[in-house]
Amino acid sequence: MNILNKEDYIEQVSIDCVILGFHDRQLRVLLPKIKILKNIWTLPGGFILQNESLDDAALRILAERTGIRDIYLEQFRVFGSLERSSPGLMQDVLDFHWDKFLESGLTAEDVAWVQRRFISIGYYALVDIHKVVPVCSELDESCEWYDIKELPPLAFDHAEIVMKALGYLRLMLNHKLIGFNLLPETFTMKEVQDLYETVLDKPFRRNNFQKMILDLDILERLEKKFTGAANKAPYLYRFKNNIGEADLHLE
Amino acid sequence: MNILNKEDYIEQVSIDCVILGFHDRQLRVLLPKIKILKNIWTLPGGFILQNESLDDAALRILAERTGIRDIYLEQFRVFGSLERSSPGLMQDVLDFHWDKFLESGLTAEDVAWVQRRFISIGYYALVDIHKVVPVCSELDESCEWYDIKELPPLAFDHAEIVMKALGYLRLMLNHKLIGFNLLPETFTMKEVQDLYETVLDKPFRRNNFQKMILDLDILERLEKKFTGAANKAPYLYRFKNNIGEADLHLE
DNA sequence: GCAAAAGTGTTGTAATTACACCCATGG
DNA sequence: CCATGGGTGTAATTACAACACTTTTGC
Repeated sequence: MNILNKEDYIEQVSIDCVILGFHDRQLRVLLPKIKILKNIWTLPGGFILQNESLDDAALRILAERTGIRDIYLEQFRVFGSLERSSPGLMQDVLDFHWDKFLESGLTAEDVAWVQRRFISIGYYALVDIHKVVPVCSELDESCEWYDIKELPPLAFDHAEIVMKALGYLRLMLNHKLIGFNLLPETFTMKEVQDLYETVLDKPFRRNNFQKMILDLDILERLEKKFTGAANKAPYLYRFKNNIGEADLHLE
Repeated sequence: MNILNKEDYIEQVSIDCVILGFHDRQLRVLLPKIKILKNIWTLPGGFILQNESLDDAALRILAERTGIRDIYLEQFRVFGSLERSSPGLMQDVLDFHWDKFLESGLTAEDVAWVQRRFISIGYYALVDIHKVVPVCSELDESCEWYDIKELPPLAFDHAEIVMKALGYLRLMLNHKLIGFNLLPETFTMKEVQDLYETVLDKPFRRNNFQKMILDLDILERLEKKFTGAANKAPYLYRFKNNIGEADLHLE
């Protein structure tokens, strides 16, 4: 448990990741429940190594919890108010793991730095929820997906961070075509529409939506998908991978 | 010169401000030239006090250089790559001010922390350029406005930060009505159009632009402005101050 | 009265919305 | 052959872009 060696990290700065997936017309957030006596969940987070860029740190933190490395992620805001830290909660966490610190020869002073005021860089990640196998870290009791509309009790200002991430996703959905990162390799038009309706929280007309998306010229139509349902089989689509960034408004 | 007391600040984190003004169909950036032997300009920046929120820190830094406190400002991105720091340049700055450190009883070790890797939070501020009287700090040789299209040589990654700020302003101009922060209390429709054309770098038709802006229902028309020119006097407008945030898309 | 710049109205075109119909599929 | 959901075409509406004309101002 030498992961808490103060000198390795940039002090008083953390990264918190809002990992978003989509399933069953729900936007879901991957949230570990930390091992303390209270029922408290947190955003997957971590610190920045001295010889590591911000994006690399975020990627490392994400890979730890999701097992995948090719992830779409982006910083969206820094959280740095004075009220956001909660030394009491951090003390509870330290208390819970105290025996491990003793084993590693760490003293209370060695780990006290985690109780200081922290500035947190918010990253959001969009993943194919089916590709992810949530992984518990040593500090986690569980690590599961939660509907963004029914979040469990979150520590610090993490509920606010989730909501800001959602706001950012909403804002960007029509600028960059980031939404497709939430879908699997192949998908039906209905899945795309469900995604857009869920994120933007407004309905679209089926035919108009299809025209809108297809006119972007970013999807290629594949074979039909026979689900066994008693209705016409929908086409499958795949995101074109040979599209220039200009077309995608990826700045 | 005890402004460099390491314990007062969050280490390895800085704030850099892109202060934007508008005049004469030019977007201008307020840039201090630092007192070293080379001709190098920087963004107005500073550190975050332990008992100060990010926004408060940015406001303090801005007030120091502009003399005004009611400023529109917002963080837009964090810059944290490994290559962005430049210990050599920081050493030049320290060398130039060495006598002051000696006077204050500071040693080389006391101030060495400014040469470490820094993460910088980018803020951009939109100001009425006529209200601002640029102020030199103790470290500045000069502090003036520069056309964003003809920037002087900037230190570190500050040129990139300016360009990212411009990109953010472009993106947001149609979402939030932030552009009016760049205009004086009262203004003509032509000034608004000049601003939009300069920022977005594309022309608008006079009548269509006027309709677009007035349809937003955010401006109130005042008396005419007689400039002495041999043409019809344009109306002056003022930004309505009783508008709900929802109307302004201010989230 | 004239040039310059501002105000306003009116048309044409493109984009969006709304409605309608037909087709495939499995029971 | 029927219910269900998917594909597609077309009309109605609205928004936007383009053009034209009128008004005010100082010389």
